[in-house]
Amino acid sequence: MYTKKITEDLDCGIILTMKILGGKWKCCILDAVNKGVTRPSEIARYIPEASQRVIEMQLAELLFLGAIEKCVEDEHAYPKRTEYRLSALGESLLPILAQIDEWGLKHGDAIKERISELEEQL
Amino acid sequence: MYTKKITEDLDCGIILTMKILGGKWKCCILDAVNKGVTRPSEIARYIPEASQRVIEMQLAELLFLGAIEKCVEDEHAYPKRTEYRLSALGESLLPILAQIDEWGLKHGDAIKERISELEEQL
DNA sequence: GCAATAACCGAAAAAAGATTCGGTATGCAG
DNA sequence: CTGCATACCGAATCTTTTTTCGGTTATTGC
Repeated sequence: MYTKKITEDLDCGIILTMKILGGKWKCCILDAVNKGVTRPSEIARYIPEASQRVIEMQLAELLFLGAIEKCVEDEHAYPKRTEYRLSALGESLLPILAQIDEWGLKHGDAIKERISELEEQL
Repeated sequence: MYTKKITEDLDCGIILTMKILGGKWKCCILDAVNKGVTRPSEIARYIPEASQRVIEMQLAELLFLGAIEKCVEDEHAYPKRTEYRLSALGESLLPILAQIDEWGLKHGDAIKERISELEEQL
């Protein structure tokens, strides 16, 4: 985890929420955990575009911020089994997540079009 | 505007939505425009923590992605008057924005607490 | 013992994103 | 003409975030 050099206005609700949802993969990780993909290695396979390291780091951040909880099922099991599950705070984010996903699926084509326009100019 | 070197999965709704909402100040800018703070210089004063340059750049991105529209009221007015307003696409983001803001205001204290814990360790 | 899997972590490097600074151009008020 | 306000833009710089890589520890199956 790191600390920002530049201070931000923490009285704005949007900025605060973005502390939790802002990371590149945090939304996806929360989504995965919600869908039952709860173990770090599973999440990494579920989101292959993200490096394993960033998943570890963002899990740590989500844990630190209280959005997820860590539950080591069997301390002495075969491959060490760590599971993360949503905390109450994390669950309260689900409606936002659902809305974000829904919006993206509904309006994504327009966005994709614009992005591909950009890439043509290379 | 820039182009990512690394390709991303554009079939995930969350990632697509984050293309629009992901920037550090994009949510705040959309919020400002929605609240009637429509001119670049006004927005810059409204969000003094952000540099003027990044506001210009993110306005350009929001414009490019179709979330806002540019309307130069008087081409030959005293200080050049440019106004941005939400497009239909931008307006469709408002419920998400409202929810994000609401969540932050409601649960922000817990987050702020954690963040200040971090800062104490300096 | 040795390979495999899982969970992590540290640190360097790369990439992305934001800031600073200086510049252009316009129009007006004095 | 000068000073000021607006809207922009380019480029260097700096910060933040992500990736890459190489570790550690622990347990199981062979």
